[in-house]
Amino acid sequence: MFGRILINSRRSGRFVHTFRTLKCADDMSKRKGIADNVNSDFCDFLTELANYEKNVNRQMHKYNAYRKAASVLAKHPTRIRNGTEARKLDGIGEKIAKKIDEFVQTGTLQKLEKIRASDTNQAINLLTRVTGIGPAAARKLVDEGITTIEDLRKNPGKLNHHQQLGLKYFEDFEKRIPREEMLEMQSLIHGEINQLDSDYVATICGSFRRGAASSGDIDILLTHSSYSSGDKKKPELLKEVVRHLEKSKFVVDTISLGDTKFMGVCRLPAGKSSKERVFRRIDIRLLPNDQYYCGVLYFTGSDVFNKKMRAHALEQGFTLNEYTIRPLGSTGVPGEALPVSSEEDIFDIIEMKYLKPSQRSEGQ
DNA sequence: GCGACAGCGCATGACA
DNA sequence: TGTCATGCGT
DNA sequence: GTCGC
Repeated sequence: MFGRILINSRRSGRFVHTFRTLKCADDMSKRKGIADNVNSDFCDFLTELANYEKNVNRQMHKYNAYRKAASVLAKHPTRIRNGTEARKLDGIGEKIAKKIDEFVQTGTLQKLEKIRASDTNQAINLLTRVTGIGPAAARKLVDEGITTIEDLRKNPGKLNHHQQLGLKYFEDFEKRIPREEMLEMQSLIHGEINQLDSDYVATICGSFRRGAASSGDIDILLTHSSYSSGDKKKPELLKEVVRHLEKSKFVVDTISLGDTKFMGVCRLPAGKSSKERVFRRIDIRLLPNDQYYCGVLYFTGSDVFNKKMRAHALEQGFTLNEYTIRPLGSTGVPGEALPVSSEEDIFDIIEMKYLKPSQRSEGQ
């Protein structure tokens, strides 16, 4: 869930279309008109630097720092004129301020031009867009002379199962899912699961639940009335659902499957014009029923909202995470998890006014 | 100047 | 065979 | 790379 709001790039190389998506689709409804980003050229080069740090240098913290800077600029209502002005924003320090000055004066960055000039960097950035291929695998492949998607297709033996599926669905996985289609999948999923066993509860979270016009994938939280956190593992609860969705031809491939988390591929049946639908990434997580609503809250986001809510919880003397909400003793040691049977319960406990998912896009 | 920047499930491979 | 570290995505 | 201690 993290990193889907500010800059909606779940995977590195995706930022180009990622940034647009963020503004147009996910957050169009937001009062802060991100739709008219007057600093988009700065955001673009910062995002490019972010991906470079992540994919080529494996410097995740620099990647996040650059993304934070891009995000704060994207939200800034007025045009930034120089580094000094930028320097005032949270997340922009001396180095980035200097880069903004250089960009304003020359229209580009020397550092960026050099990065772009390297074929190795280009190749690593490309391969990294295949899900399952991270910075390490991308570098290894490039070292072996594999630098294009075509090369990957010629050498499937060099890829593990996850990566092979990433390659198989490379184009489809970069496509956004229109809300209309999310709703179709929601009906199908609820129908199938209810038919299997009506004691299951399933919620599609992520930006979809907040009302987004489009989504990057389908993220389902699942629980069952018979399954609580005190119980021992129930490895069949999740597998049963996955098998059922496979039998109904909705789930078509499995990236990974354990006792509590499924990652895979799905596709709706062919549409009206008998035209084939796009393959989509789908995740299903099984949670104990007593931890379900903390999970739903957490995976609904947004990230910014979650941070603010956790901070508020702390002020009220509670610690909130994706599993539980617990009171903090005078020593600061968390106590037992409090009983929760709805999202509202959690808001109540920390004396926070309830916010519908659609109101959680930026916190408060 | 220096550490934090989240923590975790699953796949895979190194190693005992 | 079991345990641990790493990569990856989240 | 930035922030906060």
